[in-house]
Amino acid sequence: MGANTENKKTTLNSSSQYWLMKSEPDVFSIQDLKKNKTTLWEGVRNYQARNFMTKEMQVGDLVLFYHSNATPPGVAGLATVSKAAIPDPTQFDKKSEYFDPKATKEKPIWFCVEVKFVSEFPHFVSLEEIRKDAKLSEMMVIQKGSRLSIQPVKAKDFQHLQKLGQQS
DNA sequence: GCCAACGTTGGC
DNA sequence: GCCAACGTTGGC
Repeated sequence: MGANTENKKTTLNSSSQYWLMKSEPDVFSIQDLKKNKTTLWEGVRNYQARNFMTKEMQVGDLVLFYHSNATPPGVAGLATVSKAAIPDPTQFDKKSEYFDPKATKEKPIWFCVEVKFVSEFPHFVSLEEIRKDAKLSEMMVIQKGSRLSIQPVKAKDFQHLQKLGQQS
């Protein structure tokens, strides 16, 4: 046998990934995204979520748009990552609730991707429905105490959930 | 409105 | 570096 030079990281980096992103519909809903076409995903102030945006998200990745703090909570539609991470402008804005006095333009702390509307599900997939579906039992969003606002989603889970959402 | 789970802060 | 106190998230 010749040299074994296979590097699994390379394949991982080049393949597109799937995400779940939470938004409170009272603040910004899938209908708002539909109207605006795109939005900067501002206000993420959690390092793990930030690192997903800066290190792993790629333009073209598909996103489950999740309504949190809603009645009921659940996945309302699909979006896609349309621009790679840039410094989150709200960290520099003293009037913003997301202002961070430790951040400077030279050394920004927080980043945001741009997200583009893809579709609103004809069938809203509620958290309860996700919980009851054995096929989706590994999804992070139903794990106890999982509060992360940006979560990776497995391809098989994404595809199954998309199928549920597209039923009319 | 309650509260469990989690993340961050800051004293030591 | 530990960990108690505090703040936030988000389902219910």
